[in-house]
Amino acid sequence: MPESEFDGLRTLPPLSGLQDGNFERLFADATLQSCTAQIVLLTEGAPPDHLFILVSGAVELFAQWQDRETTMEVLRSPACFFLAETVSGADCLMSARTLEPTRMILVPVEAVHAILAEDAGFVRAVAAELADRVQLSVRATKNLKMRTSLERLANFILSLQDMADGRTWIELPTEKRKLASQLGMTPENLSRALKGLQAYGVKVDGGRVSVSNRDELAKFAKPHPLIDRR
Amino acid sequence: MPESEFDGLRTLPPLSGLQDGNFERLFADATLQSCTAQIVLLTEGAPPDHLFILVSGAVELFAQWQDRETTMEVLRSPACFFLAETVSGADCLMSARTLEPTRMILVPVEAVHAILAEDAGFVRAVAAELADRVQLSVRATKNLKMRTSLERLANFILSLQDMADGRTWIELPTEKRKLASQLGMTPENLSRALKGLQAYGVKVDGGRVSVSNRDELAKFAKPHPLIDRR
DNA sequence: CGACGTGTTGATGCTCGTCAACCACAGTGG
DNA sequence: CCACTGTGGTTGACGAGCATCAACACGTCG
Repeated sequence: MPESEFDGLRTLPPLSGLQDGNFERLFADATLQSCTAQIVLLTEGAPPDHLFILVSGAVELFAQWQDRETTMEVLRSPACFFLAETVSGADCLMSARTLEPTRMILVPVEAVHAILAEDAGFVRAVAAELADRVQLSVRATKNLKMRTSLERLANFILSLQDMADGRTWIELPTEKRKLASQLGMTPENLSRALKGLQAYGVKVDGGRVSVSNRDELAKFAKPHPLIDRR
Repeated sequence: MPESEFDGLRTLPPLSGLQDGNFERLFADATLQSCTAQIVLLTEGAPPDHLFILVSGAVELFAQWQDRETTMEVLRSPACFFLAETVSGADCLMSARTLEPTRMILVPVEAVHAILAEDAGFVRAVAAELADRVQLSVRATKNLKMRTSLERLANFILSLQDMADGRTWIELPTEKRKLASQLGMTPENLSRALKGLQAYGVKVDGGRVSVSNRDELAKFAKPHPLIDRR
């Protein structure tokens, strides 16, 4: 496996804590996998056999119960996932599928455990990453329990705009039906909600949105640093 | 601080990883605090100055946004909380208040950091605990997004019954209004939902419930190992 | 006792999901 | 080139799920 291509991953949170040559050791046992879109990588209910590291592309984490399905998260490179399950060895609570052609590195859980047993810096970085994920989950729960779907959408668009430094038209990160599921609503409801936000200066054109007056939208959305990512 | 009284805490997940005399070192800087019910221990928005370890009693973690408030979790001793915030140093995303007369140990975050820097076993135990919390959060989110409030209540009662080994009448762990908020519904809706579950053999008497026929209730609730704690 | 907090019940309406129809668009194959 | 088909998005009609508001019952406590 060529080293150079993955040097960018050295700064990715849990890997950034790796000492000495452990980055190379971890990757020695890993395999690089390329996938087309719509490939299910793992189905919930089994313990993970790999830690996944997204090198390019995008992956959806989703869950099912009865005949219902919900998008839990959409990840874009660089990112790693199933870290908590890798650490605990517990069954995965979510399934994963690619949304685009995607390349990723699969590190066998045994290899991760071996390094965890020796490399205190790595353990610390893993703990920090997990602490971060706990707090992201708390934010998500607050978002779900204290806001209506219109409020969630409005805040989502605001956070999109924050990451779009200055551009007026912002591409939605996924298809609308995934976005709806992420936000905890149906596609039909998202469609209507986007219309509803026109009253606050939100314009929609296909898969792109624009905010004509941020303050006006924020006055409705009331974003909060303890719910929405800064 | 008398050692003997807290020996039971040696097996509490994050503390169980402490090596040698670090249990004593951690507690050397700690203070024991006793509170009556309804005391706010910490308000969301500030970084935590202590790691909290519940020795007796019960604590509610809750969050606020605008004029809305929601119960995120109810903890009973023994338990520790604000671990993720202690590790990351980030602002607390939740407030905490006592629900009963409660005793707890407050460990200054600096003391925790000092031990984290030296004791690899502790770091590993913290990472394991945080991994566990990540997965609990995922379960909670699945519960919220894929189930109706009636289904959440039914599954909650089933899990109560699982912990009640054999007793027919089970005490609800909190007042109904807290329970409602925990489950993401209003008190009024909980009241009606409890009536609705009578059709599946659930009886209610004040703060106690009983399940006359587990299978009948389970047939409606459809509990699932990847959502409800086993 | 009166005051207060919790729980319940009823009336009402909003939020949102469901179902169906329809449109736009891309890909396919005759 | 043009039907044919499938997919994602939108719209409308409808109803389930749920919150809100008000009233009241019941217990606890000053």
